[in-house]
Amino acid sequence: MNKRLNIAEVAKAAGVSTATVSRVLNEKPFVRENTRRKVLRVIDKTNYRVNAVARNLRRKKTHSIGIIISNVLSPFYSVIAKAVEDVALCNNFSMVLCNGGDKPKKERRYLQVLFENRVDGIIISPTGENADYLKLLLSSGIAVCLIDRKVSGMVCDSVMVNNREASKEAVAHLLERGYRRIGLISGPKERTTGYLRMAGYLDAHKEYGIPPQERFIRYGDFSLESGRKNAALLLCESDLDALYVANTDMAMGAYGLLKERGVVIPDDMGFVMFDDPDWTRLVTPKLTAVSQPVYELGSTAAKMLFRRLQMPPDYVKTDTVQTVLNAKLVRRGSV
Amino acid sequence: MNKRLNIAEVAKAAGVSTATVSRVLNEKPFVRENTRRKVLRVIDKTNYRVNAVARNLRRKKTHSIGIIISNVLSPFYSVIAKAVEDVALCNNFSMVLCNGGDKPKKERRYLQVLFENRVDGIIISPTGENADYLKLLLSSGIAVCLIDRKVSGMVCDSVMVNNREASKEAVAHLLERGYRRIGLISGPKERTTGYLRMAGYLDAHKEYGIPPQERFIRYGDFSLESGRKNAALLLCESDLDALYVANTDMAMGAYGLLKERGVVIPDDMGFVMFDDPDWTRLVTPKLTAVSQPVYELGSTAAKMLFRRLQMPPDYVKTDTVQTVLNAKLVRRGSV
DNA sequence: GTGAAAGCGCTAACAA
DNA sequence: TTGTTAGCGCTTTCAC
Repeated sequence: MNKRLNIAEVAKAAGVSTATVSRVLNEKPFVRENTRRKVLRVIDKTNYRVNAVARNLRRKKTHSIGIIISNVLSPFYSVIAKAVEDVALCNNFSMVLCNGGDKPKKERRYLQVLFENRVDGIIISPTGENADYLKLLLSSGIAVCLIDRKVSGMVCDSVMVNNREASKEAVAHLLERGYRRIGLISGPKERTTGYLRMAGYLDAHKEYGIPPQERFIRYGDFSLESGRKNAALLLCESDLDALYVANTDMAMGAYGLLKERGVVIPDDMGFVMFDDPDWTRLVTPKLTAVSQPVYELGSTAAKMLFRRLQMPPDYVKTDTVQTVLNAKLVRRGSV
Repeated sequence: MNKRLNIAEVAKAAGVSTATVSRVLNEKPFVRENTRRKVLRVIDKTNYRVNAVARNLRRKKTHSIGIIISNVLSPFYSVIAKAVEDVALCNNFSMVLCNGGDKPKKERRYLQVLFENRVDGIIISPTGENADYLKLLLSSGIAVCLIDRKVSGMVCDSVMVNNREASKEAVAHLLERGYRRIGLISGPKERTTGYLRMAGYLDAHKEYGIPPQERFIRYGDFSLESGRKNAALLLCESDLDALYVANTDMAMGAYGLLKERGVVIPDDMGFVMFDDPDWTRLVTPKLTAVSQPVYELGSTAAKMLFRRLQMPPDYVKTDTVQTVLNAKLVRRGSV
């Protein structure tokens, strides 16, 4: 293994001081063009690259952010991860990706890791159960931006979607088309997305004067498996005439099950899902779905984070900002 | 913003030296149980967390790895990212995710970033065009493991799939079922996966004594858009009777186009794709596809990397190891 | 068992 | 315009 170069050796080779090399490296002014070239030549010849670890220690900034999402495997979160990374790249930041799996313990562990590594900021789609730790990070100077979900008792920047209204619109559409016994596969009530989308389901029923029935509502955990399982359970209610699923992953699970069971959409059953990944347009008929601006969700969160990171440290923090993006129903052939 | 604690303040509060705190932090022996508890109490009370940046500088190890893939949005690469992260977590490493977008320049930039940040190792699905830089990293002590694709002229650890054989099997299946004018949407010839899967297509034709025709072969760049575009082009050959697409993303693009054009599978046209993401089982009919052990591809690469990282630094490097995993054809209803 | 102190590689006063 | 030098926060000899 080659000995790794450091700034001192570059300085010696170029016949200047480390300070000068550092100035060249950081494109600081007050370096004579001549010396600059001399230094650059050595750097080029030796393939020297600054040690960012040392630099970060000295500067007390790491130029990196962490992102904690439930699962990159989900088309929803992978788009968010991509959006965040795109913005990070523009700002010359690197991104540490963490799959929290919607597990509070795993989430907490990752928060610790990110803290220890002194990331400058964190974007998180939170489980909601680590408010204390998140507050600790915030108070020790790490910027935090919540995405997709809130944490009760936390005030900080956030980007959400109009879950309740969009969900109501979806269910109202079903009701309008004459469906009356609409199964709901909801997320956990404790997550804001779980609660609000269910509330929207209820809102629509109220508007149409149809009393919702307990037996048509099931709670999953947003995972593909729970979508399958709860779809199977709902199918036991033989008078069910439509299915509304509250997120991408559960919808994929539920749809797969329906297909296996030979349920024909929309003849046997209407189908609507919250979120609209690519595959909804590949199947027949194409699926009616609530389309969220997923990429914007991610890029907006990232931009908000960077805006905050750019505020001078001694600047009196402005109020937190809560952004709400609009999701809307896309009517296709499954209703 | 709270002042951020450091080890000295913890030491003072506990009435010991920084060395002792460090020993406790790192669970080193030779600390009296009593002092240990005293220190832990302070740590707990103050929420102190080591500064990993300083630790990394001192230890000359960052406990982090980088992964460069084409695009997390692809079901293929997101599974790999997840697999790598799972293994990294087990080893208490963090993972920096980079979407190289199959662009040599972007890839190079990320390689530089990872180098500057002194990641301990890199897993990369390479474009093939930065052999020089990859060698530089290798020679400066960063472990590298290639995944899915090779780089000509580089010897290092790698995990591949039996592209040529699996591809041949897929096309042979088509031929066996009587298809004779099989369109191929290939990847770029310069990527190993592009070249080898095309070679498999040719092999199968040779085995069946059918001369392959130029007009049925098109080269995409592995992206969804290029799949669409080339499918449209191939559809101009009106006697085409089957389509074989060489990766996930192009297949999704091509399939979408076929659907839009009202092409009925398999009545109008047979369809086979290399790689087998979830959605192949959601559409009707289910798609015949070459199933790769994608998760294993990622976890194997990660394990190989960690094995290498655990080798003592003065240890004479063992030979590089090339792992080949088996992909196999899954026959479903699209042929 | 514990502490003092050197030093990882860099940046940023401050001096010249 | 350039150099000297003091740390950033930690780990790790080496002494005691």
